Amino acid sequence: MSIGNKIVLIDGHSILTRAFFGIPDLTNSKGMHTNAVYGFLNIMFKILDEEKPQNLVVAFDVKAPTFRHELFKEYKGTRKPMPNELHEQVPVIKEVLRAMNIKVIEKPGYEADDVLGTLSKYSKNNGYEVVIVSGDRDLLQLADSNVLIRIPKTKQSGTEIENYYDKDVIEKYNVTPKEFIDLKALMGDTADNIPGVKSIGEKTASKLISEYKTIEGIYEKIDSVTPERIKNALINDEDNARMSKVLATINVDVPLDSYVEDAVLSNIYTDEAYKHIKNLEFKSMFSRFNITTQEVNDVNIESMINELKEESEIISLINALNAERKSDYIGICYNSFDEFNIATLTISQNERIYYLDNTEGLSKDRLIKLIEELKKSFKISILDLKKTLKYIDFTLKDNILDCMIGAYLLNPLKSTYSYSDIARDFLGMVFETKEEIAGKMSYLELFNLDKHKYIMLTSYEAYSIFAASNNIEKQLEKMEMLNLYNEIEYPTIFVLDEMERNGIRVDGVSLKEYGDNLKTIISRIETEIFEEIGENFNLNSSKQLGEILFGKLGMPGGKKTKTGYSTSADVLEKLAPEYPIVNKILEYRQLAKLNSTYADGLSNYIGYDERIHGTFNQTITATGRISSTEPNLQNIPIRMELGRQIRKVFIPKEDYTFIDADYSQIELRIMAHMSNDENLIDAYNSEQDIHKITAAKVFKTPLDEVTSTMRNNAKAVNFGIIYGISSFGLSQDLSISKKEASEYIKQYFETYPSVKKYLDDTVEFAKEHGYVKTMFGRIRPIPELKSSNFMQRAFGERAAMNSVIQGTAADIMKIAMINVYRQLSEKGLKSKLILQVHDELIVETHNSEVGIVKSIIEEAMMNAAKLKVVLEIGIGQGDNWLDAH
DNA sequence: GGGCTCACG
DNA sequence: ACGTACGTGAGCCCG
Repeated sequence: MSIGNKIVLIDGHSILTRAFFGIPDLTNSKGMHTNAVYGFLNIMFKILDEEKPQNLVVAFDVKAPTFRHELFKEYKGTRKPMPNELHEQVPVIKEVLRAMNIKVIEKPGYEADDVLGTLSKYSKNNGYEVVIVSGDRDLLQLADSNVLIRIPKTKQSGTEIENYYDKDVIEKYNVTPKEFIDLKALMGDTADNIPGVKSIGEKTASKLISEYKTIEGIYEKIDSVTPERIKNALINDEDNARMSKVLATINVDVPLDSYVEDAVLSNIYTDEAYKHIKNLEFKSMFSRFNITTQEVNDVNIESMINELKEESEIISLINALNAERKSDYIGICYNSFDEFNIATLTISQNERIYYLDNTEGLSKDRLIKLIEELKKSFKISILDLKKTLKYIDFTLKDNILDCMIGAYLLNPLKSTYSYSDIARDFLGMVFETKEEIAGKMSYLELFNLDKHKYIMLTSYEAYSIFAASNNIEKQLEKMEMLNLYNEIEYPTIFVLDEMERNGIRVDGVSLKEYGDNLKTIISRIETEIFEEIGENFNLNSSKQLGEILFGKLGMPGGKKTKTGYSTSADVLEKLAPEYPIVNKILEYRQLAKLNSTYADGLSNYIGYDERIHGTFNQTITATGRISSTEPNLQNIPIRMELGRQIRKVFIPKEDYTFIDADYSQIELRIMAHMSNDENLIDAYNSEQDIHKITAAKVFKTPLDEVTSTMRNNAKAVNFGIIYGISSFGLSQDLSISKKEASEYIKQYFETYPSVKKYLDDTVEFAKEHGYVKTMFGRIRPIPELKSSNFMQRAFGERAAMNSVIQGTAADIMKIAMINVYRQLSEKGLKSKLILQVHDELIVETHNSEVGIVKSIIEEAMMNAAKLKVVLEIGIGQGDNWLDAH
């Protein structure tokens, strides 16, 4: 290869650091932080694409004293300590660069700047065009007509690069690149530990340099400097100014072992580099390596697909599957588009994929019958069983592996569990995602528009779950979660499916009346507010409201959020005594919320059967709780009187009634059990009112002398303990000082010493293992505990304490639900579970079954777990949700 | 689409 | 010194 005439010089640490802070945290499936490496490579690729250089060097700083330390004892160096998440990425990028055969230079005794400066000078003198890439403006002193300085700015929207030849430096800073050194030396730079001259900023420095050109020039004519103040500042700090100039000057005469001739760029897209990129999971970079999906994965999905169209082919299919079987599992992807009566079935087993649909002679029934037959010989693996249950009646006995749920149990922190996630995390394979194949199209739209792509899509899914099943099962076993899967999560799928099918009846007429009433009051309050303020604005805009309250009306309460003033309820409540108008605003807020989210919001979901069929999600929360969407039926108002009236529109169908049961303080009881704290256990076994008895013990007061304030404080501490106690949090909640809050906590722990030990042990376990575990073996990883950021770590500790308790409560509720569901169906009752709200269950109960259903619920909930304290429940009956609760 | 606010356990 | 209670979802505003 002939040596060309352009060299790119990259400031390694500077670009890596820029990338790290510019890109949100990113980890691959092995938990490696990868954002800095990702950003670095993206910037490098972009520069290489644009510049097409023949030579490339990346220079890194070395962790050793430099000549600057030798010159000045007080010099501390320029490198700030790195966060761990960044530090661990430094060797990774170096390894990737090595694999790309890119020249990396680290010169002890010098900073990367000096290496770049030296190479720049050498290359320029030998007729090369030079491009320097850095996040650091110090490098601008190297700019020249043949030396371009490029400063990338990493933003979420993409990378923008500022470009500077010498003329651009002059244009922007009014100084030449050489003078830029003197400018900086005068201004100083705390980040680089360059002292500069006190009380001289950018403006003054710039003026001085344009007049005197250099620092030496200034001191030669120091008597002519005006005003007096600046002159004195310069005289006072002369030593600092001169030292700063030396420190700020990049050394362009570093003795190097290799120069531009050793930095010739060959093919950087090597096999070895590709392995790193694959391991780092930088999918968007794969195409640079000219690698197709099948080469990535060593499997060719397309060649594995067989399309079957005839009944006779199905019979030989079953024989073939049985003859060829290698795994107990068979992966199934079934889709149905009811309104068009289309059904498709994709099966994967033993590196083969079979696609069938009902457009050419095979009926829908035939496809389902085929699945029935497969069930006899194989363990079925499905991605999202609850979705499939809408079309196929699998039962609890079928013992299906739902890969989505399995993957969730193994890491509940992921946001999605699609086939491409499963393939990546359990097979190390990278498949195109559904979004990449279909964009925003639905399955049906893709089926109609591009059937080949549709078949590929379902094939990826069927293959991924088939191939991953053994690994998922193995990992569940290793983490001791097979039992959790089989006894809790798998049955829960069926319970949630049934709750979704059942839905809950809503009185649409009453809901509309409720909403109309709200709208009348809302517009009245709105008018009153505008009249009082004397101006119309959008009350729903917190920005506009903040400007009115804190700007126009001059209320105290400075900036609190990133975007401006905080106008949240707790801020407004503090202003209410002095400014009555905020009470109206608070009332407006409350009513507007009720109207938009509940009155209008819910009515959009009422179906032709007068019922709302929401979705219950099993793979969303970090702790194992269920979540509820479209609509969220788990946050229907109850705390405020007006809001709770909404519950009256949730009604049972004809001849039915609601039975509603909820656990009493289940989380605190779980903590009593798990901590094995004698005092707390005794408290629960001897006294109904746990907050009162806690108050008596904590405040050392006889039980009958406990005031309501004392009880409230004790209650807040009890809650705080569950949330992972912190004195700040408690002080906020109770509006007391942090010191007082600490005192309460101290007293609490003296009262219940084993609770303290238990919480400490939980955090210790979490730090050691990286996760916490519930009573039933559910895990929650807590990566924040390893963070270099104090806040993050503190959060991790609170999350550790809370997750065990919240997660165990979730486990117990799931067990109770499963038992209620089983009993109702085994006894052939008409009554059905329709709702779960974390510690509350609602059964729409036939009027003839009230007695039996009550006893089923009580039995199931109270005996869901055997604890050292009683699992108490409250149970009610009524003809709407409000009355039943 | 992110930020703010607020509804629930 | 850092700047918070734990876990969720939805509607609205604004760039």
